[in-house]
Amino acid sequence: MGGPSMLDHRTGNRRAPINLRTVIPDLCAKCEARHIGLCDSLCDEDLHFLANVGRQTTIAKGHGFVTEGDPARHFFNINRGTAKLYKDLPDGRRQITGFAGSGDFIGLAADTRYAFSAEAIEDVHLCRFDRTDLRAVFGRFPVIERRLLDVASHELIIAQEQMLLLGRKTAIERLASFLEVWHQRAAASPGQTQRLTLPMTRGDLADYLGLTIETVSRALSALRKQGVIAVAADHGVSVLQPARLAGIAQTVA
Amino acid sequence: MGGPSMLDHRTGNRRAPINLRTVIPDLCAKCEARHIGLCDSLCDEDLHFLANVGRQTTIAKGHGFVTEGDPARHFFNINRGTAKLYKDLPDGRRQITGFAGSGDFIGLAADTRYAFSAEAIEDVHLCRFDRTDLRAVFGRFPVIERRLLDVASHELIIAQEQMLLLGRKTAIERLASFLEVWHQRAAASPGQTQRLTLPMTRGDLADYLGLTIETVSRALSALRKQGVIAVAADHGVSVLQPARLAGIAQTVA
DNA sequence: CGGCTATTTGAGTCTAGTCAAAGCCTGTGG
DNA sequence: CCACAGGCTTTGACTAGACTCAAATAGCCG
Repeated sequence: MGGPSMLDHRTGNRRAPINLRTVIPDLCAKCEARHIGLCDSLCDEDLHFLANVGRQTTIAKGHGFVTEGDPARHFFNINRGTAKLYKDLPDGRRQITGFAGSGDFIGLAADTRYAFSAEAIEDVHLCRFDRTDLRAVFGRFPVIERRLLDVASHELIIAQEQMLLLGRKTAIERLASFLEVWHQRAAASPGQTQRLTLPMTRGDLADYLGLTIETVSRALSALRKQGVIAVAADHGVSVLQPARLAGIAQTVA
Repeated sequence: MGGPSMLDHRTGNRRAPINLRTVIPDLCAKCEARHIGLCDSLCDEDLHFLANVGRQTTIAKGHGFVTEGDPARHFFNINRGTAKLYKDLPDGRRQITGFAGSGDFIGLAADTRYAFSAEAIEDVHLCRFDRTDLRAVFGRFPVIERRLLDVASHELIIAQEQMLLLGRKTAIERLASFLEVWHQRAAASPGQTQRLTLPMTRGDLADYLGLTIETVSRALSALRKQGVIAVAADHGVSVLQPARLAGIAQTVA
């Protein structure tokens, strides 16, 4: 409280230019998500401008930060932690449309209002961007718009794969498909070889796969009894037979 | 046949510059899709350049024009007719991810290879664009890229709505949801008030809604017996009670 | 009219859902 | 350190909604 103030003494403006060029870019340069997701497509110079319109925030586990139907004012870029994106029916049925983790961009599925809700399932660190501001940045940095189009295209591919899963796969095929994707994602990142940490509950998994908690549990047990996976006490899952998992998942490509 | 030739007499080249500026823009200007979809975002001047990279084609009913897994070389813009977009499992199960009609843009759900297949369910007139060429156009006409991002965003919203349908709705809710969307789309376009023409078969409908042909037929009969819709001999469907249809569909917004 | 396909309807089966209970893990407080 | 409360997960028994198999019906095109 007694330390150096970030307020500009002359104007009293918390967002004076001097801060933009020194403090904020440094925040971005040292950000844990500097080289993943949206920011990876920018050079350090361009990052200044993105920082200008973004603001780092933390969302505690269990707290929502987007509500379906609300005016869509922001985009979000996750730096750390995991969030679930979902849609609800009036009677309480829920469909989780995706899980967003480090580097993922959130908010494209919106017109004037959000088409989905979002809630942190772990503590989440994210950057919040004003939609209007970000659109204004497009003109100056078309690379960002290009990147968003790529992100949207990729999300469309994922969404169509999920439609195939929800419309045509059996319970065990759905779970195997999910584990395979999660397994590949983990394999891409450095660290442990094949032990997966699933941050979501069985209930989240059920809402994602279009099943009930009980069916998810039974499918997990079935895969375990077949020796395809091992389930630890802390919910960690190890893939013992990736090839068989892929076979059960009915993966095409 | 005896009229003025489109060939340039001096060069014999069918694609001489003189033709680009006169004949092709005329094709576009008179196109049935001039004021819908992608082309609506362009002024007549800009249309010249789009025409330069596009090529009109006709796909006969029942013929495929995109195959999942093939190298993604083109985008498509439908001028007339309807196509189904789908993904298949090795054992023949199929999920239709969407129906594309006049003005709809196809091809965003692709990285280096198409993530879906497409087949005409009516005779389809479309414009085919080379992906590389179109990307080159972005630099010159950012409005096109902006438009594509909007299209992608809208498709994401639709896709998430479809996930909710496939994962959490009952058979009759799925059919009612489909009819409601189709009804609203028809209401937006001029012409008959509430009589819907469904160009797809019951099989296509089943593959779109994640059901079987029999279940789709039974759900239609149920809605008919409740007096919500009327089904004509030629597959035409009239919505008699839109409010009840929406209620059954569990529409949120 | 006759063959073909698409659709509707019926009867029985099965996968996943519902309801219920037991087990397990975590965190808290004595 | 242990007991207990609470939530999450697993497992079991039964039900229900959608699927499968089968047959009848209705359009459609030559």
